[in-house]
Amino acid sequence: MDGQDPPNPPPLSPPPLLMLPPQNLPNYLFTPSSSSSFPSFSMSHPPNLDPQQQLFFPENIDWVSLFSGDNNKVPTTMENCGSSAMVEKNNGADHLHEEKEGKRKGGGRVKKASRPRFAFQTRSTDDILDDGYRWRKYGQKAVKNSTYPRSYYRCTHHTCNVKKQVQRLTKDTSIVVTTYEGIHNHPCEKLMETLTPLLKQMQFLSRF
DNA sequence: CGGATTTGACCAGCGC
DNA sequence: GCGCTGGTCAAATCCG
Repeated sequence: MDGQDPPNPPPLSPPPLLMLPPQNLPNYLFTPSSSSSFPSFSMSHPPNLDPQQQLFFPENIDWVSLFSGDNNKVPTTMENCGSSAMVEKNNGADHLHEEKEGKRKGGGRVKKASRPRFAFQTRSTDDILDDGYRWRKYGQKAVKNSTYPRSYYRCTHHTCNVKKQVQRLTKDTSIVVTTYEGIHNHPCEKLMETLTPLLKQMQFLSRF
């Protein structure tokens, strides 16, 4: 999705949403892209990634357009695998607020609050994409016209309301579709495990 | 024993 | 209004 200039000049300071992709998918490398006229991230596979977990994602994806544009769906094309990733976008204005929806016994479909939501496909024998966060499964449902059930997960962090859905494609059983809904309001545990010793070392060295 | 998963029930949105 | 479908709850069960 790069190379599409927005009609209006970009804001001077990038919105905090720009940090969303690295927080949501810490196991993948995000690098700032200067090819666009506004801030965006490129995504690539880290060398230590399980080769079974090949990510179906554009080489360059414009996260700003995904989460702040006017279109509800931003189709993106894969260059290498000939497939496509459909990224769904909602307005993320209230993503840090708890949803004060009425809790009823047995749940039920609730009028959707506008939350950031995006989906992508991975080719994996494993249904669960290790994104660095901890998830608790709260439901599984058979979906119409799909051989495989859809699983529902919630982030286990007590203040976090992020959810994700995982479903294997009927047409290509090697592909798993993961849909994230919401934005984590806490750091990634695995990311912090990695960064904490580095930060301590930097603090130690900075004293000299 | 506590946390995670499973699974049937419940409920609301949507199309007809 | 009714039935279908998807999303969630929560009790039961599993597991480390």
